[in-house]
Amino acid sequence: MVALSTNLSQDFYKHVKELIFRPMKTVDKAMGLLRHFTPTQPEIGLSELARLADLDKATTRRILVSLSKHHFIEQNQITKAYRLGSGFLHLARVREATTPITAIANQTVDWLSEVTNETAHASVAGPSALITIAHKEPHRGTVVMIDPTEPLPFHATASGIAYLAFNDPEVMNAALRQQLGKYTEFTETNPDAIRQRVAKAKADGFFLNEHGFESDVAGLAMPYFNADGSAAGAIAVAMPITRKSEELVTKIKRNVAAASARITTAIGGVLHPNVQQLMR
Amino acid sequence: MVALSTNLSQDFYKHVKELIFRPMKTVDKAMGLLRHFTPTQPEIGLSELARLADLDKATTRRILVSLSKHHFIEQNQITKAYRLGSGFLHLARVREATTPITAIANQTVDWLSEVTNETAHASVAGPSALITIAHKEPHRGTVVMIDPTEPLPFHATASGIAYLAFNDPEVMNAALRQQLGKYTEFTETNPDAIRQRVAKAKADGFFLNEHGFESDVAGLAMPYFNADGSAAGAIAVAMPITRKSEELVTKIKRNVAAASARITTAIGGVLHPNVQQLMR
DNA sequence: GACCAACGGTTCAATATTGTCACCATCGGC
DNA sequence: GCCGATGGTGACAATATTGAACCGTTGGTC
Repeated sequence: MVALSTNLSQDFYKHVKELIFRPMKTVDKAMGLLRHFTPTQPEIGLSELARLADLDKATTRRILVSLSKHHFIEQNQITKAYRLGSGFLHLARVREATTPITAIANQTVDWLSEVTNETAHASVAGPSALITIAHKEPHRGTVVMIDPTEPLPFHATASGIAYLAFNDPEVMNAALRQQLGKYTEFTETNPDAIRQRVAKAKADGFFLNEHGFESDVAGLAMPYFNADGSAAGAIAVAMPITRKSEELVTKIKRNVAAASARITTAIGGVLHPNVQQLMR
Repeated sequence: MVALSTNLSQDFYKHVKELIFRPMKTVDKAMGLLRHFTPTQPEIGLSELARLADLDKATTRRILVSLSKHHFIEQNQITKAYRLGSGFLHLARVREATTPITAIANQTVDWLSEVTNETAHASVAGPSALITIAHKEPHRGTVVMIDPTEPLPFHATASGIAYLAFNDPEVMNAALRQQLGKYTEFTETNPDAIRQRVAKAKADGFFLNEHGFESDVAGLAMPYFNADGSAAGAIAVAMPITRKSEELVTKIKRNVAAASARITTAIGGVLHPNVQQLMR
């Protein structure tokens, strides 16, 4: 009886811990600072960064000083603002040498754009959105143009929904806790409706988004996978909505599935059955 | 008298602090872990990493867990080994959007290789060596081939010496404190001799290295500069030593200087006079 | 199949680091 | 010369980090 209750409470503790335990708060804070540097705001002053990250100025500065020792942060000597350093170039190269995802994604996207004759793009999970790592527009008149520096919000893009569908529910919860931007008048910003979309994507193995991020554009996306079966990112085709037909969608679906399989196997991941079956 | 001695001790304290004060040890440790991932050893187990970084296993693991929360570290689910995550792809893109050093370096290296008709390469400062960010071999028979994934050790390459020459002396001291590898039978590994080379490079504005990193290869390098006047990295030309002549070296020197100037201005840096005068 | 060594992973009291907050110096507008 | 903003700093209480010792597994050896 006593033993039982002890085991129970231990299990419960462990469970809670897995959910909320955050070792190394300091590291979390440091990494949290980095996410505020974006293509649209690449340099940030001390006070503003502290405000953004919800940290004390002194703390923020100490972290920045430490990061700059390792070339991860640089300071503009004139404005005193901070920006990302060259250290990331190095680590991105090492990462790419290990897992050549950018190279594979480029190849795959080129192929996908060619066979579908529409714009294709691939993305990986970033801190609060997906980041485009490869894109290609086909050579013809009306195509969807992509800004590769613009983050793809989870809730408003086909890629984002597809990514969330094959990841830990906690990732989705975190995504829905953010401010959900309205990019077109049709962008779905109701968390419950988005959860339904994610559930549908999980069942179908893909997601088709219309007008959600850009007007008059439909995107069809599937995730590609890590070795543990979770989504690592997404690959998608974007078409002008006027061109959308059942036939085209079927074709794109099959090709995107093949592209997902290609990237997944190249990075040593395991394909989810729901995606796999779409290749047929 | 009292005031004087107080000021003195405060100044002394401040001086010592600047030398040894390391705020945010935790951040230092976390960043220190990252440097052990290299193209040749991209996945590292917990115990080995702890040994390499000279940290406790428990500490190491807590840091890794925190980093992986932010996509900076991934774990191979089968071998349990850790590797760099996709987060760096994102930050490298942001950094590149801010300071397009890779793009500029590629252009410049292409040009430099064409006008000199020899192999050209550019590098940025990494944690313990320079990292190649761009390289180009000319189209002809005998040229020097470069492995772009191999780090360029500070002490054994023209680029490394040129970089150290225009940076804080403390960077050089740190570099010389490392194990100084012997890559050819001519590699200089005596710290004092290396210091002399660095001093010469500082006076000349460039450095010519022969047989130091690869046999039968001569490299001529100059730094390019940050906004604060310190070296950010180096640009170099490598030629087979059999082709080396006073005439060729003069030509290369002038062209490398132009290349350094181009990169420096593109990233908003200030060119050091010693390098500038070599363009004439 | 029993031993061993090495691995990944975890715990909790002891301890070192960090956050807080009040503070300075400087800048630009008014 | 004041105001409110900025970047930056220091002392000490509050808190997060540490590390020896501890599991439970795995894989090799005899």
